[in-house]
Amino acid sequence: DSHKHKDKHKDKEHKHKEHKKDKEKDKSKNSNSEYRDFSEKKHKDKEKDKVKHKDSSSSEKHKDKHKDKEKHKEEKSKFSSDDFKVKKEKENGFSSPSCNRSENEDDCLFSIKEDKPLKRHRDNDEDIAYKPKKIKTEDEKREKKRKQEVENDKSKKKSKDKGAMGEGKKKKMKKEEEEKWKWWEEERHPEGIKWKFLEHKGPVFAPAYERMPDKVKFYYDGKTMKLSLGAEEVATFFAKMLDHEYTTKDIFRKNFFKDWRKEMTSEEKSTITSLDKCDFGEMHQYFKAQAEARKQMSKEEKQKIKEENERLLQEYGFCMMDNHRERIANFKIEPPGLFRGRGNHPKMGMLKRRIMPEDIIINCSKDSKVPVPPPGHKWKEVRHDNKVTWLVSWTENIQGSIKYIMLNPSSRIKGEKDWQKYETARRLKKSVEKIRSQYREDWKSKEMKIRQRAVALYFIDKLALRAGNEKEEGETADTVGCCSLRVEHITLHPEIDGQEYVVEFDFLGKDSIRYYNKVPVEKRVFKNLQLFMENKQPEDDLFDRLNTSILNKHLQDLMEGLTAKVFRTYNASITLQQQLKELTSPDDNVPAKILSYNRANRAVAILCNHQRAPPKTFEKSMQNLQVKIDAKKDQLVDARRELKSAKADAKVRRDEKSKKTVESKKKAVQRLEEQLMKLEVQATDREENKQIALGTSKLNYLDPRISVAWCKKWNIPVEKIYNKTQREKFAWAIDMADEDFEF
DNA sequence: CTCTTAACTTAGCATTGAGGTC
DNA sequence: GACCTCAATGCTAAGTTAAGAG
Repeated sequence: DSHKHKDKHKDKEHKHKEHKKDKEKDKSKNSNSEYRDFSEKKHKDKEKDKVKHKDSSSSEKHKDKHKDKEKHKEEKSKFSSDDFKVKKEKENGFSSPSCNRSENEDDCLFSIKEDKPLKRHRDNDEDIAYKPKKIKTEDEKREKKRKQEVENDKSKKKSKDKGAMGEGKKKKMKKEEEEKWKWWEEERHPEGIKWKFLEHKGPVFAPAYERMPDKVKFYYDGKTMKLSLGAEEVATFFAKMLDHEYTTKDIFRKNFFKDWRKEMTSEEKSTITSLDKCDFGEMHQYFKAQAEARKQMSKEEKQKIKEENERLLQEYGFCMMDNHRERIANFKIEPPGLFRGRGNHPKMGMLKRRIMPEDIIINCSKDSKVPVPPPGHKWKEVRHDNKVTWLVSWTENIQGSIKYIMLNPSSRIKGEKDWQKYETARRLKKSVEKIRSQYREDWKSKEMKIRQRAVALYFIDKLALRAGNEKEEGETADTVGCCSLRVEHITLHPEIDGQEYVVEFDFLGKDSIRYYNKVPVEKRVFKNLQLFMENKQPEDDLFDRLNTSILNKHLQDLMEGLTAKVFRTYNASITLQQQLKELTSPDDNVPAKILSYNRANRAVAILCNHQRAPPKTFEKSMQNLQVKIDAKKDQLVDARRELKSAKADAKVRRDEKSKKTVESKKKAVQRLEEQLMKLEVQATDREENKQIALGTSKLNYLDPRISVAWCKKWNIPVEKIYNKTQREKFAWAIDMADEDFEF
């Protein structure tokens, strides 16, 4: 019975894909419905449920499905929890405005043409002062801002920096200054110029392939076979991955085998014709043993390796940019291996080839010491382009895209950009209301294009969706963002669960992470969506007259520097600020306040759909924590009892010593209570965080000055919020934000 | 306008190693 | 001192955006 279901399931899916194919370039896609673990499961369950409804049966499998379904529901509600939405809507100013304009307006016919470019006035008086060139104005604005801030700071700085500094001291100061250079207090480069001087040592290449010992055999069709150097290297890539599920996937195996054969000698090629007959078992074991041996290394050996790494870092991990030694982010070239795309990627398993000096383009100053290629090699090119920030680039062979070596987030060049990003988001804050009322107006436009644009923008604003560029079919996993949503990704519910006009989203977004959400929308949006979906197939674009380019051009007209992603930054940051205000209780102790911070952070992560697979050891670590809590509770009970008896004792004895005992017992109880509290808070935090990743929003979406201000206001050490790396990245914010900072 | 490409940001997972526990 | 755990870090894929060619 269950077998039949599976078949049906497959069949259905197959059809679904087939259908798609008609429209798109014929691509022989496998009906294998493997999304990555986390998203995949739920997705599958949904499909299963559908099947289940069709013909019910009581097999064991079905019971499981049922369970899964319940779980699924739970998860759903977690991500679209009313609690959260209410809050979010408040802070975003989405207090569901009444839309009682005549309904009929909506349904009027559209003129198919007449591109009347909706002229928008620059509403921001500050903006008027901007020059037309967008980047420039952005820079100027910041320039202005910085100068102002420097001005404000001057008195403070003067005495430190310049004021009482004798010639003798200068050298010492310079060195110290070097350690923590405050680039944010300095003049910026003119527009478009990224640096004036750049010198570095070039990349570190992946170590050359080392042959396996002869005793480690590879077998083909049961017979041992000595592979040639090239073929062996590629074989080891596969052998190392044998534990991974994806080495069982058809696409992966097919791609790998195809690329592997390219590396074989003609002899090998004629012998090895089927991957299924390959036995990498011994190789696999060998690498496992190697890994184990590495773990078992003595302290000295480990120390040696560490020192070697440090040497490498010191030599290649830094560059000189404009008189400052700056950390490079990724100075090591990606080693060869098998490509593993995320989600159901058509290219998984392909060989990522080794990058050679001849592939490398070096970028540095003309007047710098140009890095020297490894002996016997030369660079592909050396250029001197100070309009870009990268030091090294090469073209990767899977997608043919360019990869770069750039600077660490703590560098001036990255920091300035980051700061600028938040300043743009803050400018959006000033004009967001106007923009919102504009797109609400546009819902009624007689032009389809404008309506689509307005609805899409509403989603981007309200749900923090990504822009959604179109992607080349068959080159990447099938994922979408706002503009590339297809009809099959949303379901309209005129009424559901007591709510009207609900849109149910279900699609795979960036990194094939599933986005699932049920959102009540305004009636006008709902009606528009119905209209957009009319006469369309599930695999058709929802916004067929829109793409990211059109959308971003429009946004550019609304505000200098405005693009789709600014909404994500803005909504994330404003949500954090708002939630922090709401959740922080002045009387709480430090751990409780940090829990509040994490909850605010969490609200943002939910908004931005930053998920993670629950850690493999989650259940266990949760249990461990519970054990600790229970133990602490027992201790507390004991301590209280002891305190009580000590008190009784003191009452009788009335001497100093017993009084002291009471005091110390009291202290012990207090300490235990505090410890217990801390543990419980930790447990709550961890539980709530099971499948939510806070890091991404913290690092990329939340204006660090909000967090810094919060820390200062409540006297929380920033170290509790930002670890060392994060503090380096956000040094500018930690230095400049005071407790009154308002995003 | 469409298509392509370069440059840069954002993303989650795997590995590592510091610091705690046994 | 061995072992364990989880946060930090490393890695690199997958997005966004602007610009330029056709």
